[in-house]
Amino acid sequence: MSKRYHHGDLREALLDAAVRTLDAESLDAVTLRRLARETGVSHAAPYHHFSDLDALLAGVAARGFRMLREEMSRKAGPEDPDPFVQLRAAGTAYVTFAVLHPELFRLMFSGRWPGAGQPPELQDAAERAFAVLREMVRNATLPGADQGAEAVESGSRASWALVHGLAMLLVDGRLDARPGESPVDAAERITLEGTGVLGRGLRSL
Amino acid sequence: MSKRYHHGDLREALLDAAVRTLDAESLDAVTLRRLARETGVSHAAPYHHFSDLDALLAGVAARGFRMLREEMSRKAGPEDPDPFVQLRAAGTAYVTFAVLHPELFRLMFSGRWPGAGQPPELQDAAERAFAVLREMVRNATLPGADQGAEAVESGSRASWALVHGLAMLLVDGRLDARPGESPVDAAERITLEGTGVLGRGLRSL
DNA sequence: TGTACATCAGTGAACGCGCGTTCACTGATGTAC
DNA sequence: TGTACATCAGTGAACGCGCGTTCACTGATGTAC
Repeated sequence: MSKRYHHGDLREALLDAAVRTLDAESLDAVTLRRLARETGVSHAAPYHHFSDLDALLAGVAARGFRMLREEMSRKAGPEDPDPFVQLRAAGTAYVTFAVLHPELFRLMFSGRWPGAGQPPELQDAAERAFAVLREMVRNATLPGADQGAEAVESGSRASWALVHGLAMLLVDGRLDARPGESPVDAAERITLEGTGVLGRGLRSL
Repeated sequence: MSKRYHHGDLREALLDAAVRTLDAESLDAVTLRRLARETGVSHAAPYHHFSDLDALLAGVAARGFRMLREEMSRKAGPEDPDPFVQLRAAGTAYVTFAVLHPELFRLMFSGRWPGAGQPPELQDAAERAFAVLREMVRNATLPGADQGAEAVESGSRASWALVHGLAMLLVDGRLDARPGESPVDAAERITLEGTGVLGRGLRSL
């Protein structure tokens, strides 16, 4: 933090600043010049670490997926032997993450990097996050699965879509918290209710 | 379309141009100056119809919700007596709409107008769209409902979240079409699969 | 251990850009009488 | 039916803005010998 000429780890510092800015404001507020300013560096310095703004945003999104994956793994720890309970815990972690970092969450799913154009780091981080969820769906459904991988795959996608939809609608303010209820509490309650109702379909796969 | 001084219906023409631009490009491409240009009018003219860019975007989003509502009502027409089949048809319409108008769909759920700050026209259009879905969920679940309005409300939210999540993930390119499958076909198939698996939970409400 | 030198990671000035928005204006329209 | 006039919906010039990006540069670092 002294006034050395070389920053030390500007790349990570820029990503930090970007996440901070997203949490405090919005995606529009994330500009290379501003991040440079906040990192105490000239506005041209970031170009030594990111080829352009888009590359930096991809790095931010990748970090977001890593955070999301970690949260899901952590909250759906192996304490509980019921894989269905674990799955719901992971879902809750997913939705809670979105509510805590709405702008970051939006960036991650902004469609800014369509399919093939996705940088490998981002692709990889996203894939690893989804894998957590998919694995848990597999565990939760496999025991009773008569209908093979195809049905399990559908169930997996549907589960993901359910929590993703809940997350998005919450972030959009389309689902209301109860009076006096904190956003995180609302996220947890709504996720448990939603997965409770529709989850029955999964069990009987 | 002649070179009259007064346009006639500039307001609607601007909204048309905005939707066209969203479908062809992206939200970033929607600027007041550009819409004016494409409507053949000076760049200051739009200010006689919209107080600023944000007001115009709200108008576009409202129109989007009206389109969405219409599609759902149309595709889930009353031919089929099974309310559950109707509900799935509405869900398919929802997801298909998103796939056909990804950028418009994103704008509608961009979180740009948080709760209270939502212009009345937009608020109303959105509410009317959701009402279609909610009504169908009510029809599909009420017959067997032992648990009262509370459970129905949860089911309603969860159903909405499911199709919303499917739509968002498809729009983001996170769910792949099969080789040779058109985006719309993929949307329909994935929606039917997803609502098929999780819908069982609704039936047994 | 010192020195030469390549490489790396910063600086700061400069550029062009299209945008949103404001302003004084003018031409067209509609209405009261 | 004509006329006066208020109102409405355009025009076009102008402004300031912060941005992304480029460039020649300089200071710091690391490595070969």
